[in-house]
Amino acid sequence: MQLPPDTFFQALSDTTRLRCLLLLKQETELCVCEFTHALSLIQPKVSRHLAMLRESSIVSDRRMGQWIYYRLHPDLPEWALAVLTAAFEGSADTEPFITDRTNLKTMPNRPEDRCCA
Amino acid sequence: MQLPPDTFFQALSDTTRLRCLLLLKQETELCVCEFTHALSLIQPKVSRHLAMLRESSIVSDRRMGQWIYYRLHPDLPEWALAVLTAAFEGSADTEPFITDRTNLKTMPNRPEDRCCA
DNA sequence: ATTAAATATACGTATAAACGTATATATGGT
DNA sequence: ACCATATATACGTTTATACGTATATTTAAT
Repeated sequence: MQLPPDTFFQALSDTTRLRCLLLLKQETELCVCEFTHALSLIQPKVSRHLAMLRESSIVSDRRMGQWIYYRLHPDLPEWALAVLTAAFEGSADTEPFITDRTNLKTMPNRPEDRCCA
Repeated sequence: MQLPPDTFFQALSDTTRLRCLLLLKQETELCVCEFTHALSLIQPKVSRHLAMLRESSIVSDRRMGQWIYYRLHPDLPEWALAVLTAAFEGSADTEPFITDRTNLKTMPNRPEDRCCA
């Protein structure tokens, strides 16, 4: 995959998108309602940011029934993954990232929990 | 140093700033006229972008006579350096970064060449 | 067929970035 | 004191981002 560096960094420059990507770094796959709950943001906001990440091929999506699951794009270049790893190191133990992960862990009725994988 | 991740990524999201930072990754210290020459951009544009990097403590500057030298901020956190390393890997062999380095190498009358270190 | 849930998009607006040109400031040399 | 060079900043304008609210689309259940 060819991913222009400044496109990638532009994507990471927004807090909402960065929070989504760092969650994906841990969770491999999440649906919109999980992001919405974890970040405590309204759905259209999350959806729009995920759409931007999708349009620049930073994430991929797949439909599973009514849910649409996002994950880091499988063809993401090595250097981009390295950037995410570094970003994770630099922010995992600060807010709002700590709370995001807590919110996700304690989310009731997560879709994976009630349907097949 | 405390550097908010999205501040840092916002800085990298502009091509001009990314080009400057990747040059600094190799050259340790450069003055404005060297950036201007390497990137083939007008001086106020380069100067403004360097000012932004300075204001977010991503670079530090020092005056040496009429020249002002910029370098990566000495207190830049590990994770930020790791991001720059990854960015370098992802783009060093693509344009405009190749040409930037060539331009710098072939620049006539580089300040370091004609004054003391 | 209707309804509800999950998600996406459209629209208008507000805010922020980036730009070129012009000008100010600082240093060094004459 | 004056001029040239290097750099920084100000100003007005254009363009891009991000936002909330409202609405459309898709799927699943009854």
